[in-house]
Amino acid sequence: MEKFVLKNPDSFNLEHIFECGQCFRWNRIDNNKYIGIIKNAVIQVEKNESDYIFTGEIISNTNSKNDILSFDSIIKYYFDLDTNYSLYKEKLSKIDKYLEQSIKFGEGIRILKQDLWECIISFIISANNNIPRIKKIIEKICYNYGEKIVFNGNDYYSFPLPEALSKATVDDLRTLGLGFRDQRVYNTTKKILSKEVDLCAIKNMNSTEKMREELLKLDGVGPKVADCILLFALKRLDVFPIDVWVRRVMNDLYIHNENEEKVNKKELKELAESKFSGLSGIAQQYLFYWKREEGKGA
DNA sequence: TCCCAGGCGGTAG
DNA sequence: CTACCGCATGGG
Repeated sequence: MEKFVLKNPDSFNLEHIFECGQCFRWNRIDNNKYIGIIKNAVIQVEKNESDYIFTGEIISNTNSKNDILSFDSIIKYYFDLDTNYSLYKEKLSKIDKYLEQSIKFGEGIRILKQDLWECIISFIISANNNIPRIKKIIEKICYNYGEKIVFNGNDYYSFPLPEALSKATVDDLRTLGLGFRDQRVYNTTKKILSKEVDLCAIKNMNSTEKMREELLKLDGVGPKVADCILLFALKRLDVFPIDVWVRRVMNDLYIHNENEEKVNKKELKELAESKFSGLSGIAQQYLFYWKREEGKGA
């Protein structure tokens, strides 16, 4: 059993991080406890006073030789613990009262640095789908093609590497309930495995545009999915993925078009860029979480 | 029963 | 270039 303690962190709230719509593999156990899978590690996080206790298990993955990261370094990287959010928050809060309020509401949000490959497949599955079903499909993929990890007597499954997922035929994927996304996942897996699209190369690019261009070559990756991947796996904080919630909150706050659906993407992107400058991606997460949670309650 | 869900790819104008 | 439409599936 691995263990790591994070003492009194700034800008760190489990519910804000895991429920703000960026990830699919974390499950709430109770108010102060979540369990999730990062690469080939099962991780449990529990809040205790102002500290966070991480426990878990790592399995050595026979297929990849480069996953020799320690428990601590997996967590530090994934939660991006070296980044100081107070600077972002300070900058964004000054923009207007909406940002100020949304940041107060979701003060503990952090943008995770998720695995690129997993993020690509997950967001291809997200197309024209709902979050509970997206999570179910991903769990099935992991159960069938991932590796088993035992933690506290329970079985968990890692997200399969491209080699493992390439064993699935289109029909196999259809059986898992992917629907019309089966062919897209199949084709994308092949393209990545053959390095027709080279994920390592993408990680090393320094231009967001170049990265996006590469991602768009993948079947099932369009503008929205590409932006989610850029933000949630490659930490491009300047991108602005537009979904129905973001469109809604931006229209409500800034545009006031009677017909929300008429607000076009280009207009939204330009507005976001001019308002939030290089921090559109983070601003979007605060606004998204604020508006969505507000809608759930009263 | 119908409608929708964190779009995309294809086709037509 | 923009505008639409079909797409599998499960839940409300």
